[in-house]
Amino acid sequence: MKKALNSPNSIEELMQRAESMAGLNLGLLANYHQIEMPNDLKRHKGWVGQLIELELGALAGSKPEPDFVHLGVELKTIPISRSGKVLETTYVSVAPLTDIQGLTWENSVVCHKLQQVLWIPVQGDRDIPLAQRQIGSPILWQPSQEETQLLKQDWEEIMEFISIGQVDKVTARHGEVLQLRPKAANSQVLTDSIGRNGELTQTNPRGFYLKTQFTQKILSQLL
DNA sequence: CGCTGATCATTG
DNA sequence: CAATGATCAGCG
Repeated sequence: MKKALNSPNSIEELMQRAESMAGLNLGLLANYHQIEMPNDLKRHKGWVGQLIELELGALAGSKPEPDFVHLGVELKTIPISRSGKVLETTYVSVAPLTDIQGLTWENSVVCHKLQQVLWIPVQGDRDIPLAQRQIGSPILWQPSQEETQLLKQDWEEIMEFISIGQVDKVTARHGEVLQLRPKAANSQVLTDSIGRNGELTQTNPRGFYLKTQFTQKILSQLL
């Protein structure tokens, strides 16, 4: 699955496409794009996101940059329960574990990716068959000053640990709105990191995630 | 392997 | 029953 339609040329066009998806279910969309639909997401965790990308014309790629570079918009599908609760944390980006001297919040990938996010809520209750899960109304979000401050604070605190070789001391409990968690095929995967004495060592790759309560507030405020 | 898209599944 | 740590698939 990839090969996007033509990419939208403006935020207005992007939003128009996103709004026209609201109310549709995943079965219809998959059928329209002639995409095979798995029975569940156990072995297809990114399937919903990929389908939405296809529909909206996001440029599929594994680059650390926004989905719609030309528009400065990052696309995120977010699983929501029947009662409107956010069901999962939101992955933002991989955390840099080496060569981070001089790296500031303003220059970070996290900051850049979160400048403008298009949230697409999708029903995520596991008892709803994938085909019947409905897509919700899109929400275009830009962090407020307060939100930015919270994110920056967490990011700086976490990055401080990483820079002094204490990444292994950081758990998902650190941070109010942004957390650091493993991000790899499995816990055996290793990547370079800074050691206790500044030397190069190896550790399981980590990623930055938005905590559910933070995302919940974003969606609630604007719904 | 690193990064994208994320959700799973066990634990507290 | 929410949250943490672990995991799955595809691509360059």
